[in-house]
Amino acid sequence: MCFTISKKDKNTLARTGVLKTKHAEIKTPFFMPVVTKGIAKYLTLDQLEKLNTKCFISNSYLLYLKPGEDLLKKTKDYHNFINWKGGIFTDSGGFQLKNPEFMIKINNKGVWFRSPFNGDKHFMSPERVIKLQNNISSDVAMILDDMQDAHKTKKDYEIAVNRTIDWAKRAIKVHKNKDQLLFGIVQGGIYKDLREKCAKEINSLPFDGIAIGGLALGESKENMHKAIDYSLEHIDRGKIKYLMGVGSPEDIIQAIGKGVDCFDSIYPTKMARHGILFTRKGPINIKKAIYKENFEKVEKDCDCPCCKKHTLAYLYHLYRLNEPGVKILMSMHNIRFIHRLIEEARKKIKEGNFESFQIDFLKNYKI
RNA sequence: GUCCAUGUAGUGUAGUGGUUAGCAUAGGGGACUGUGGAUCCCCUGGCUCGGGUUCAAAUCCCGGCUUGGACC
Repeated sequence: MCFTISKKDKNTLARTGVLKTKHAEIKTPFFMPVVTKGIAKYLTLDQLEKLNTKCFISNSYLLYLKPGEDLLKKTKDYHNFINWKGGIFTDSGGFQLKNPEFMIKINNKGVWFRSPFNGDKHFMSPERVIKLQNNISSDVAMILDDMQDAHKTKKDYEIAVNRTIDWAKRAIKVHKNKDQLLFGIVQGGIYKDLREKCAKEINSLPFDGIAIGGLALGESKENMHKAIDYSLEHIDRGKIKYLMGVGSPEDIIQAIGKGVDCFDSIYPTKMARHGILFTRKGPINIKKAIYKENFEKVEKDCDCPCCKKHTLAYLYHLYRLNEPGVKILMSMHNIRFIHRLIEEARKKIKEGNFESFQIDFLKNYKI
């Protein structure tokens, strides 16, 4: 049993527990920064560790292209290569392979795509992706899924659901690595019946955890949360649940209340690079002139390196000069903000008052 | 003092008689959610001044002023 729930909230479906993997024991709920190519954008692995990151997600298909499987075999595994002691999830590439710029063809066999590095043609099947992730030796492997963007026809989502279910079964068959957990993924766009069908099928397979995918891609927040509900309804409560790609503070807090245990997203770091800092009162834009002579911290009680040392005026100054280093400071704050928020949520779940914490947070967090 | 040159958003510039006066940057606002981004979108803001020529002037002419240069 890789996942144990230690405490359930009385008034919501929130819970806290532990995910045990080969390299880590991770308290849930938790957030994973995205470490696509072996390093985060503007953050080193050492910096992530100091921000209390216990686990991150990497991208298996980009690692397959560079540095390549042969090199990863030579270094024993990916953990060794990058020298990371914590947990690593690897995304299958389902998300990236859909990028129209690289995608050549998709059918039931798999996906043909072009390398973004040099245009070479490559093929990925559900089986091949599992073997690839085995070679990477990540703690948690994700199945190859068929993901559709928002605003496609229902027929497109239906095809994607059927294909994802088929690929899930094929992935299970070839996954033999006992040291690596395997998560299935629920698709279905914003449609209740498709989410239900996909969730039931994926839930019936012997996966170590269930992910909800295909969201936060342009649909409304309301539809996104409905789709999460439609999916969660048909997944066993005892299983660990991972909401893929969702990373805004308000979405995370709401999803924790629904019983989601795990998140990943580029949102905090991308926001930081684009000048947005998270605070408990809502996001602020450091480019605004009102910060020019504001000598307060981003957040008084934040323990991140940025808030411990620097003022808004300093960040404003650096951002206006387009100094790359400011993106490091701001990324550190946003990642730490999300971690602290979830750390507090875990504490509140343990104390039995997550619901009021959630209500207060959403009330104060002005979007 | 004389002669020559110069003057277009805050800044740097394009524009040889008919342009909604273009671009960049600065300024204001917005977007971003399993990362090719150091990204994208929107808004504000301008012809040095006064005459004249012309149906029509940022554009041509005269004068003032600005700034730069040359010569006394």
